[in-house]
Amino acid sequence: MSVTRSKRQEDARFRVLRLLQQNPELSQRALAEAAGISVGGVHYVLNALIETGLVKLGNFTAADDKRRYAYILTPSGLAEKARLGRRFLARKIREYEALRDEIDTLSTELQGSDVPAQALASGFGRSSG
Amino acid sequence: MSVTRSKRQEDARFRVLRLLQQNPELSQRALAEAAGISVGGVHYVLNALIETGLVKLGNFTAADDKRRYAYILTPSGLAEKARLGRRFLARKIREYEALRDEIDTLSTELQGSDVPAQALASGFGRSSG
DNA sequence: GTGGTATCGTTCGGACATGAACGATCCGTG
DNA sequence: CACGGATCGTTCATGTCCGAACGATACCAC
Repeated sequence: MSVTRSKRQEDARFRVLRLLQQNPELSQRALAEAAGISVGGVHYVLNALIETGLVKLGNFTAADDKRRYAYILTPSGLAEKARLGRRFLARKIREYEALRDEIDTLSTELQGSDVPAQALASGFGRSSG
Repeated sequence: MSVTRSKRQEDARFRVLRLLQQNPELSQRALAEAAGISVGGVHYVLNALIETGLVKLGNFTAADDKRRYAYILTPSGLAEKARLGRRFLARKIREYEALRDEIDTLSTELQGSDVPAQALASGFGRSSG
C-alpha cells in the first residue's frame, strides 16, 4: 500500500547490498534480521544479486566453515549499491513526508472521537513542513 | 521490509474501512486508488471484510446500477475501524521515527561519497527529536 | 434499436515473500 | 571416537498481491 512491490524489492536489494559491503561474511539469517525480511526472502534476493553479477560467492575465512560463504560485492555491485542508495534516500524522504501528512490527518480524525489519541501524536502538524 | 505482511494487510483493511465509512458507494477501483493497492487487492481485502462480518453488501442507490454495490460497515465493522485506527496511528508514528532515523543515517553515509545527496536530505538530523 | 466505448465486479496466472522444514556441517561433552 | 544440539544454506507449501484479462452492464451517438 502506497509502496509497490517493486519498491519493496528495491529496498531489500539495497539493504542487503549495504549490509554486505559493511560485512561480506554475514549469514543469511543475520542479513534477514538486519534487513527486516525472512530467511527465505534473503535467499531469494541474494540469488537475484548473484545471477545479475552484483554479488559473487567467496571463501568464508573465519574458520573455513564449509557451510558458509562470503558474499562479496562486485564492482558493478558497488556501483548499483550507490545508485540504489540515492534512489532509496529520495524515496524515503517522500515516504517520510507522506507519513507525516497521514499521521496529521488521522490524528485530527481521532480527536473527534472519545479516544485520547492526541497524546500519542503530539508534535505533529504544528510546523509548516 | 521493516513492515511485515500482516501489518501491510492491517493497513489495507483500515484504509478500506475508513474510506467506506466516508462513502459506502465507492467503486473497487476508486478504493484501490485511494488506498494505494491494486483492484484485485481491494477485491481480496473486501472479501475478507465481508466474510468476517465487518462489511455487508447493500444496494447502490445513485442510479440503481446493476453492476455496483454499496459496501456498508456493520456495527462490528465500525468498532474494528476505530480499533484499527488507534493501532494504525501508533504504528505510523513508530514508522515515522524509524524513517527519520534511517534517512539521517543514509544521508550521513552519502555525504562521504562524491554525491551531493545532502541537498536532498537537508533539514534531517538537525534537531533533537 | 444498434454499435462502440467505458466502467462495473470478478477471475486468473504468476511473482513475491513467509515460516517451517530439510540435510549438511560445526562444536562441545564424554 | 560417538553423540546432541546449534547453525549453516537451501527448499518447499502456502498465502498474499499485482496486472491483465473477462463477461456483464451502462451510457452515448446515430
